[in-house]
Amino acid sequence: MTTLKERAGNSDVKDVTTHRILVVDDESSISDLISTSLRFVGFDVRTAANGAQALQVAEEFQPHAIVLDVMLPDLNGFEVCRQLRSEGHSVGVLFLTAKDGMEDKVAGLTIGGDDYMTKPFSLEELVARLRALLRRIGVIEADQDAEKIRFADLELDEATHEVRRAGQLIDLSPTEFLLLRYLLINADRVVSKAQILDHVWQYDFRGDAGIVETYVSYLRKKIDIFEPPLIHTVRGVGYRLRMPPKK
Amino acid sequence: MTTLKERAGNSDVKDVTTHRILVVDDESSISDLISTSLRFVGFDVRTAANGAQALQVAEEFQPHAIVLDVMLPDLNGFEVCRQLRSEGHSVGVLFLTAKDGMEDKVAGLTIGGDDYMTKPFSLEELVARLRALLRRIGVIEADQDAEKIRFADLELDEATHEVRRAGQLIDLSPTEFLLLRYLLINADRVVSKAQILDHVWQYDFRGDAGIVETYVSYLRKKIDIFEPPLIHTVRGVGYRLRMPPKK
DNA sequence: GGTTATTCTCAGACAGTTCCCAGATTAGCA
DNA sequence: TGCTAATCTGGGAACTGTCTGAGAATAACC
Repeated sequence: MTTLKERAGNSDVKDVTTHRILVVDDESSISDLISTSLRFVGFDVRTAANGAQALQVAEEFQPHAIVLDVMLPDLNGFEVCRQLRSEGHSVGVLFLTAKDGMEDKVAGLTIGGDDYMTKPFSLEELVARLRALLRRIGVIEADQDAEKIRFADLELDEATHEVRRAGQLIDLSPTEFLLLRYLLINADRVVSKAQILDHVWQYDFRGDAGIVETYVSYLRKKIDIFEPPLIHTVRGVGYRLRMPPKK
Repeated sequence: MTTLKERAGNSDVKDVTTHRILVVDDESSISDLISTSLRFVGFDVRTAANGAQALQVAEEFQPHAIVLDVMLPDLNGFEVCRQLRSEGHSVGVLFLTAKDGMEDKVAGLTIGGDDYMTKPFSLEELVARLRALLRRIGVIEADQDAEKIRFADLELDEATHEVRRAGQLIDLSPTEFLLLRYLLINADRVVSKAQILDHVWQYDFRGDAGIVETYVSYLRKKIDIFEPPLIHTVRGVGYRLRMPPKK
């Protein structure tokens, strides 16, 4: 993946406290990918490669939340979660599950504030879900407005999945929603097509960057039919969300 | 314990005092499940794995209510209850019983403000019954309106199990009722099929998430034959109860 | 014990979505 | 002004998620 130089984003300016996240996955490529991403957005991250290690690290690291693969070499993820809970840790868990039939064994995964995602996922989605989780379990203060990202007269609501421009509701497909969120989080900065591909698309996507152009086009047709246009092309570099400069 | 503010609750805004609940069950998977759920909705929870321990913890924890398995390795649940009462604790008890024919006996023994449920149960149901119990024994203020959940012209009454839309009584099956309550409690937020499954269905349900679609369909045919439709699908994410946006 | 309500699975229909392609358009530059 | 490379966008095929009806299995009720 490309080098990510991403700041946490305008929505989390007051996010002074660093939150501790434990990432548990036996494939190091996956846990590296995840932990790199989470560190970039400002979390304090530790990793573990199996269940036993996870319990041990959790004990001394006292994470606020755990990103936990259900398929581990020793214990399975549920067992890890259960043991943590019975020791009284009130930690939020974001389960990762392979998309191989195990996904319908999803029942029992989301008690409390927990959540789950199927692999492969998009990194942007992971970060968003993790933040939502921290909010649900009360680690991040959850006022209505914290779940909204705004830029100019554009507004994206994480909780309701609503997007509005100039107050008007706009219907977006899931990928369009992710793309717009990524642009919003990086408002005013140029993001390359490669970056977009790495964050918005599933990490195993092996297609062409041309898909990004297609989706930017879709997005413009939905949100830039309004004036002024906000999505700008920076030729040879990427895209940028910005207000047109006053002359 | 961490302070978990209840996310859902238009119905429980004034729930400032944290209520103490003791959960007694010898299967740790069950007591973990229950205590996680109860903590999440804002209760202060302790657990015990047998009768003796229950009495001991009750002594110092002074719970407002006890979720008590009748089948314990040492004393049975009723004995525990009797001893507590004879020591002057005015605690409410929600008995849990396996579905083995003994249920009628339990029903007969359940007196006063107490209640009982058969395993396996739905977590949503457990929380609702526990709240009702606390209300009956006077721990939660019990005014009529507190037991009603409203959204738009929809009204669900916890006490009578009645559901009305535009004043008109609607007949729902038990599962439909639970589903609608869950949607109402989370009004305006998107809830995923996995979340619904975990909260509305019995905790041992191992079926496919498709069942949720079926029940949403049933529910729509009963409450969304009225205008405007309130149950909305958020493709790829879940469902959401909301007023249609005015254009 | 038989009837009725309810739960749950399954599969076909449908619509929304993803992705790729290719031709049109545009910006930058000689 | 004309050339080239980058970008835009319409078309379309394959795929995915959701809805719904039908029916079998199960539970509740009289």
